[in-house]
Amino acid sequence: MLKRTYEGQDCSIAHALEVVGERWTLLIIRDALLGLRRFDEFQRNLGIARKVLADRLRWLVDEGILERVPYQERPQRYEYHLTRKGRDLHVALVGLRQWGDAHCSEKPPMLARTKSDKKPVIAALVPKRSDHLRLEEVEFVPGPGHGSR
Amino acid sequence: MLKRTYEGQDCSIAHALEVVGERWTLLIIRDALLGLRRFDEFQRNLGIARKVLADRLRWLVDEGILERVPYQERPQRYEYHLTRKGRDLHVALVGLRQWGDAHCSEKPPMLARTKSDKKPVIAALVPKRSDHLRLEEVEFVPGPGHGSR
DNA sequence: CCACGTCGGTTCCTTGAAGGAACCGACCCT
DNA sequence: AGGGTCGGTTCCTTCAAGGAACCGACGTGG
Repeated sequence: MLKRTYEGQDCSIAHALEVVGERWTLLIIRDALLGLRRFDEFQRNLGIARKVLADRLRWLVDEGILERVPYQERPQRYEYHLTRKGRDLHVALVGLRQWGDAHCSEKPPMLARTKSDKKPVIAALVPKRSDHLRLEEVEFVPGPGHGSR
Repeated sequence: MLKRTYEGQDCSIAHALEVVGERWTLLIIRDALLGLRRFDEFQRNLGIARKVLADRLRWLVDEGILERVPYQERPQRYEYHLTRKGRDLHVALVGLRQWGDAHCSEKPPMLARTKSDKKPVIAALVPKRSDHLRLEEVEFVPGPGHGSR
């Protein structure tokens, strides 16, 4: 990408994509939502070039999506934790996931369900004040298509 | 991007991003959802290089997200219509939009509301069988932040 | 009949981001 | 002293995006 920006676009989708629209970025956030925290965990799980991963992590910290927190001294080591802003991306990611489930995979490699009664969960449009699930009420578990690729 | 694929990822998010994750692609689909159909409309509205637009449109037609339909003969001219598969991306796009509204813009440039009673609409996680709005029940109108950029 | 405009592209060159492999520095263990 | 771990950085190559010019089929006006 020559520029990461979409100039002249008066649109929150364009603004969002300027921040998280580059290659790898949403997959890093997906992994963070699933609990990954350390440089090597991301690198091994994604197979991403170390340079690109370092660039993306720095950018995401600058944007307030990840937080760089020390987990040991001598040698100083840091891990990356999602902020509220980062966790808020879960709706868009679940939306992408279910589109991929419906149109790109035969069987879903992963399922979203309620923690309490294990009922399937989807992302959908609803009236603003109607009740919906918070991220902490939902869990993600391997689905029927897991491992088929 | 050297490759458009994310090899070794057993994940529908990765598969979805292999199809619609490249620069410009989601903005083209956003425009299509708002009613744009012709090459020049997309090109002017996005300010995208014509070559890249031609590449993306061809790709999206190949993937069954857009349909190339003739709207005149002599000279043969085509426009691009969203398929069901393409329209299904609206949940992910609204999810991205509201994240951008919440974290990247001061005021939303665009609002989603119900066509019937003009109540605000959000994307959210809900139990699978609970009722939610279909795309045709929702409209998108300029919001308070419209034109501020 | 010739010039101009419209639409939907294609061609060509330049620039810069991604891939990949090697290297590095601080520390620990044996 | 040698090797391993972790979190990077450096360097080179390759390929996609940006941008501007060009093109072909057709309609329009003088």
